[in-house]
Formats: sequence, C-alpha cells, structure tokens
Amino acid sequence: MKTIDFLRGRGAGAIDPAERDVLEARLSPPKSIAPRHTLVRRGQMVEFSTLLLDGLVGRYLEDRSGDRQLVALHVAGDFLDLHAFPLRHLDHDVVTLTQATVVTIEHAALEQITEKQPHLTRLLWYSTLLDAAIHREWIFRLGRLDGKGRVAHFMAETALRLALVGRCTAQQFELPITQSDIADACGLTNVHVSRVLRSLRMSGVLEVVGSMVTIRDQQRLWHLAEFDPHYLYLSNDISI
Amino acid sequence: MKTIDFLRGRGAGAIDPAERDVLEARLSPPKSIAPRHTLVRRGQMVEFSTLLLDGLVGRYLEDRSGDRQLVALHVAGDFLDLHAFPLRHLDHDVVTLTQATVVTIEHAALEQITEKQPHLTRLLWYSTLLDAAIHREWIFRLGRLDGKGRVAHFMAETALRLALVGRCTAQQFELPITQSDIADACGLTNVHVSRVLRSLRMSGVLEVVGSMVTIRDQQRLWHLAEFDPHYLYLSNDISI
DNA sequence: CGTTCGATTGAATGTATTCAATGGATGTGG
DNA sequence: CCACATCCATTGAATACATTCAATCGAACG
Repeated sequence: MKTIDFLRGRGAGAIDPAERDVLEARLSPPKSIAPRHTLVRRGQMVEFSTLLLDGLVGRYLEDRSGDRQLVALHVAGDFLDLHAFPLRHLDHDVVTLTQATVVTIEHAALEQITEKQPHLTRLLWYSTLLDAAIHREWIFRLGRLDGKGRVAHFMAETALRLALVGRCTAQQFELPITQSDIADACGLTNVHVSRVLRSLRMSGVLEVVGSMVTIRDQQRLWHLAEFDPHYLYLSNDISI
Repeated sequence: MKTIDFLRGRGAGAIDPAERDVLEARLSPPKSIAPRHTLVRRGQMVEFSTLLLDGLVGRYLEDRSGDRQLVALHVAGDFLDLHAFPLRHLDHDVVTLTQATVVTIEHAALEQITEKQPHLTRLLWYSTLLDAAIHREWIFRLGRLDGKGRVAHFMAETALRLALVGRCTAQQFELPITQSDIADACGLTNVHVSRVLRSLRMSGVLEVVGSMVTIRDQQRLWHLAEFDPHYLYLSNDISI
C-alpha cells in the first residue's frame, strides 16, 4: 500500500518513519465512498476521524434557506475531521464532492497517541492548525476580493495543494466539481461564477474545459488573487 | 491574582485545578499593552504564546493596498497565538485594539506540557480548534450574509463571547472599537457600517452609543444574523 | 426519447462602494 | 483659552458589482 500523503510537502518537523508506522498501524482498511455522500453530520458524536487518500471532500455550513457555504475543501492527505477528536462533535457537515477513498482511525487510538507520542501529537495538532490557517485565508478571500479575485484565489490555492500531493502537474489539474460548488466556496452565485470563468478565460489567465483546469498565466492569476502561499506552510524544498 | 478565564464556559471536559496550577505556574507576570500595538508580526519566529486577560485583540491579514481583513477578534480568556506553538510562526499579524493585559508562556514550557500532561495538551489543542470553528463561522458570515446580517452576526457572537467571561450583562457591553474595525471584520466599508448600524438602530434591534452596545431585541438580531451559538461549544449550563 | 443537470447569456434589480463634503468630539500647541 | 488639526461618524450622489429571474442549450442518463 502506498504511503499516505499526510503532511506531505509541509514545513513541520517531518513525521519520522517510526511515527508514520504508529499512525498507519492504527488506520482502518481503505474504503471507497460515493460522491455527494455525507460522512459526518453537524452535531453528531463521532468516535473516529477520517483521513482522505483520494478524491475531494467539502466541509459545509448551511444557512436558513438550506444554501451551503463551503468552509473547507480537502484533498488527498488531509484529515477531514481530526478536529472532531478534541471537539467530540463538529459544528459543520463533511461531504464528499467526488468519489473518495478514505481510511479511519478510532479516537481511542488517537487518545493513546496523545498519551505516548507527544511529537506525533504535535504533528496532528499542527495539521489542524493548517486547516485554520486556510480558513483565515478564506476569510480574507471573501472579505477583501471581488468575484474574479475570489475565484482566482480559490484556483491558485487548490492548484498548489493538489501539486503537493502529486495531483497537479504542468499547471493542470482535475477538478471534477460544478460551478455551483465553486460558488459555494467563493460566496457567489453559480451564474456569476460562470461569468467570472469566462472573463478569466478571455483574459488568458485560466481555462476550464470539462473538469480539467489549466492555469495559463500563474503570475497574473496570483496577482488577481493577491495570492501568497505563505499560509500553506510549505517546506522550503517545495518549488512552486 | 484572579483565576484566568481560559476556556471559561466551554464544553470541554473541564480543566481541573491541578492542571490550571500547572499552567498558571508557567505564566509570566501580567503586562499592560497600549492600543493599536502589534504583538506578533506575520512570519516572525515566536518563542512564547500570549494569553489575553483583558482588552480586545485582533488578528489581521493585509491585502496589497494595505487594507486589513480582521480574521479573528479575541476577548479575555483567549490565547492569542497558541497556534504559533505548533506552527513556529504565524501567517498573520496580532494587534491590540484596546488597552490590553496579557501574560505569556514560553514555548519550551508548552512543549514540556505536551510531554507530561496529555489531557492538558488536548485542552490546549481544543482551544485552538475553537478558534478554527469561529473562523468557519466568519467564512459563513462573509459568504452568505448581507451587510446587515454580517454586522448583526458580529455583534451576536461578540456579545455572547463577552458574556462568557463576565463582560456582557443585561444585553450590554463595551466595545471600544471604531466602525472601521467593524468594517474590517465584516468585509464592508466604514461608510456602509455606519448605514447598517443606523438601520439596526431604526428597526430597534441594536443600539450603539459611544462604545456601549445595547442589544434591544436579541431574537431579531439572531434571526437577521442566522445566528446559532452551536459553534462556540458552550457548556450545557450556560444560559444565553 | 424525454428528463435532468450543468453551463451560459440577457435584462432588470439591488446592494455596497467610491468619492466628496460636513460636523462633532477630542487633543495639542501657541 | 482659543485656533487648528485629527479622528470618527454621517450623509448624498454616482458608480460598480453581483444577484435574481428567465430562457436557452448541450451532454449525460435512464
């Protein structure tokens, strides 16, 4: 079995092989999940956490009228709900966007790790703080950027995070989600996302054909997005 | 010295007196900080974390033109930059909004705690995850609410968090910050915040006189804000 | 073959911004 | 003590941005 992508490319004091073994030994066998399947519902007590091996998963808050705000998008290597270990239950829903492959780890096992493996514990903690750093950047995206900037920022971030786990090469990546999903992430309507993507395409910044995204001009994309990957805490040896 | 307000009113398995002693024994003497003073700058390596005893502190991301997006507002009892312990440096600035009183704890001391005190470690972890939960709600606020809803949501959250630490009684609280600060938090201009506050005042929902905020109709405030305090992980015995 | 879903476009509307001007409150130096 | 500057809040007018509503179209699916 392929080594999991957990924390791959991140600046944290690397997870050492022994720790990786400790973690992997406690993981369930991989499981495949259908698209648009709810893994964890808001408020539900959870006894285990889920690590994403492949696919895309979203975390959602719902408004009164049932419209969803995407508050996080997860790619391979991300823990989806490690937060639920200290918190005991989540304040939001966790839903697959695409077909996904996951493994789980019991909270009892995580508790053992916190008792016996302080360094590994700090790495797990660290990974939840990366989520928080990304949350903050999403606040910035929504609070300070217009539609074009928001979509550009979303794409810049997603490309980079996918690149870290080998899912974006030569400025191209598969993003098998709808324009409504992008709208949910960017606080826009699907109609406006359509117009924004056209504008990005027309100006030669970025092209979406089917589910394949191609970045044509990264410099302008990053400029539009006011994008600075600092917040992703990449290791120094990652070239962008 | 008054017991610190850390995790007061939260649902976590309570911090027990022995643990509280462990923590308090390692805290520096209290220190007073002037308003608008930068405590931690983005990217700066930090060797200690800061716990807020009194006052208001903001965490900011800056855009290219120097405009700030507030990504978090901290009240008494909050750790301002516990994130910096696993992360080593921050992706944002930490700035006092008002006069503030803080104590610090060395990262070396926190590391010892993670080696010897797994339960206390989980509580510290938990407190950073509360920050993340609040981040998510801010994403919702910016992505799904209009100006009136955003300001209402900001006020509803702030009132409740201040109430937890005894700084909001009878639906009144001191909020000695400017309309521009509120604008920075809500992704609006100060001009529009002024209009929104007028509208909230006119409709009898909320009144701001000087730095004193009075909630006149909590039910309508919460409705406008689509506010549900679930995400604050309050203990069951907290009445709102 | 008809249905559904996602993407696209146009027109009208609404919300928030920008720019500019004003006024009150506070603080400072002459 | 007054004159002046500064900060914050407020208001109006014009503009920009995004939404809503509605219609169309192609592709995928059963």
